[in-house]
Amino acid sequence: MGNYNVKEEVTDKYSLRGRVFHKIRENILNGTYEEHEELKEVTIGEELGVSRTPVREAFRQLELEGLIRIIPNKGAYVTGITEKDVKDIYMIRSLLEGLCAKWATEHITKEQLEEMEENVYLARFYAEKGHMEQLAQLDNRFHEIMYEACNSKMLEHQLKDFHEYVLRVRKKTLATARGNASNKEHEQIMLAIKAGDGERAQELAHMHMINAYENMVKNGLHEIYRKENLELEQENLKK
Amino acid sequence: MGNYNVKEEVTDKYSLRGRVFHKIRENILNGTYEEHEELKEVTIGEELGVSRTPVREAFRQLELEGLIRIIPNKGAYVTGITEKDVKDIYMIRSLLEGLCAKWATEHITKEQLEEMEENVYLARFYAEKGHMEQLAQLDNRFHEIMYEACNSKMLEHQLKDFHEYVLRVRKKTLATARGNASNKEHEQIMLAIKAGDGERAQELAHMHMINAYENMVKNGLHEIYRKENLELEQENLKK
DNA sequence: TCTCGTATCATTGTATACAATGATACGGGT
DNA sequence: ACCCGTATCATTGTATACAATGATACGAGA
Repeated sequence: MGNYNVKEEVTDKYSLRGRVFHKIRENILNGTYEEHEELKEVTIGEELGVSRTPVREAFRQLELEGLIRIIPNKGAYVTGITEKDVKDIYMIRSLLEGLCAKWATEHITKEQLEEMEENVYLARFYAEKGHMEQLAQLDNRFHEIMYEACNSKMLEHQLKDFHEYVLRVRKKTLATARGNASNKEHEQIMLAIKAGDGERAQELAHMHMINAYENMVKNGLHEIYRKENLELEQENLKK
Repeated sequence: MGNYNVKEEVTDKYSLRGRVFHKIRENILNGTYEEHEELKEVTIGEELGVSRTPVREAFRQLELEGLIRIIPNKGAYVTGITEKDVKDIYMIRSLLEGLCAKWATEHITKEQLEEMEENVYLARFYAEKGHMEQLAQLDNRFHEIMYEACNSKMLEHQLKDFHEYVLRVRKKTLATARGNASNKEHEQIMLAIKAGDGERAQELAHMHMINAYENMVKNGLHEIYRKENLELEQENLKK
């Protein structure tokens, strides 16, 4: 049975610095800290029970990851992802996930392939039951397996970044649940990898991303952003 | 839509934190700090005339960029780029530069196109004269123009990172000077963009990267790494 | 001589003190 | 009332002090 809660880099997790960084990061990704919110060093430090120093170091990293924006001498703000960012990321990802699938075909281990198969079948089960939360988690894990299987630290790192980055946006539209369709595409990709057909895996993974994006658009990506922009404008007007 | 602040790079460069970060980064990229060298916070701080705090913050960022590796409670080490990393980066870049060229075709401004044309013609001049240093600089600039022209902060950021990252390796093989051939490919890309043929620009930019990589291989990439590995082994034996 | 435990030291990790900066509120001049 | 300079405060930027950690050297015991 695959353990889907496996976390990366254990050593880092247990150092204080790592803990602070990951905690803030998590809070941004899961929406605890909202977009455009100002993050204050002391406040965050108190929340996590540390001084400003580790918080500042975490901020610097988060800035580089694009999760916050630091304006010198002023403050740190959770970045918003614009509608265009979302589109760009999906277009970039569509290419890289394709490449990743191709490389994974060449390098995947027996264990990884098994986890992939298991993932697909479990996901089908959850889809039937309508357990969307688990389904979403399996969806994420499927991609991670592929990232790990591609045998390229460089590509893996890039894709993990992008993946986590868009999780924030996906949350907004998740309710619309393309879960089942998505899983069927996963299955096709898995089968192509299993059959050793790299070209096909590449094409399928590519289209998987395109479809995911189109689905987001169809399910009101524009509207979500239009609403947000309105709220933002009103906030700015108040000032 | 575009809520990007143009100033960010500049202000960052002139703040102390930014200065420290960029200086260390530069020293890694230009080889002042060699691969696998241990960087000590106090030493670097003294070199730059600052305390450990800004240096540490810079270290955290550099780690995320993949330029150094930090082992907790132990030290920071300049990362080596393996032969495989080089290959992976070029494969990834070949896709993204293609995408970039396509987008640039759609969004390039008159000024940017003019600079591109100028770049190509100047490069031809320098190539004839054999001024390799200027030629290399123009080469870099050509790509930067394209990154800026693609109208995607996301893609621009990714490509600039990769580009700088491989500069370190390119230095090692630069003497072999593919300068002229490279410039001819630039010209073709520029013409495709000018003609508004995005598909062709994409394909040309894609091949441009593949060719650049193949050229590196042909000109002894393997040998360079074999030599380095030998040196490294000897060093390890001494310990 | 060799091994192993301990003392010592260099270095990183964290907290805090102080300086610089930017935002805000207040008050005098018009 | 309005403008504008200044005082004040909150917050970030930097330096330093102290704690924790890991590497090294040394010496006692076998």
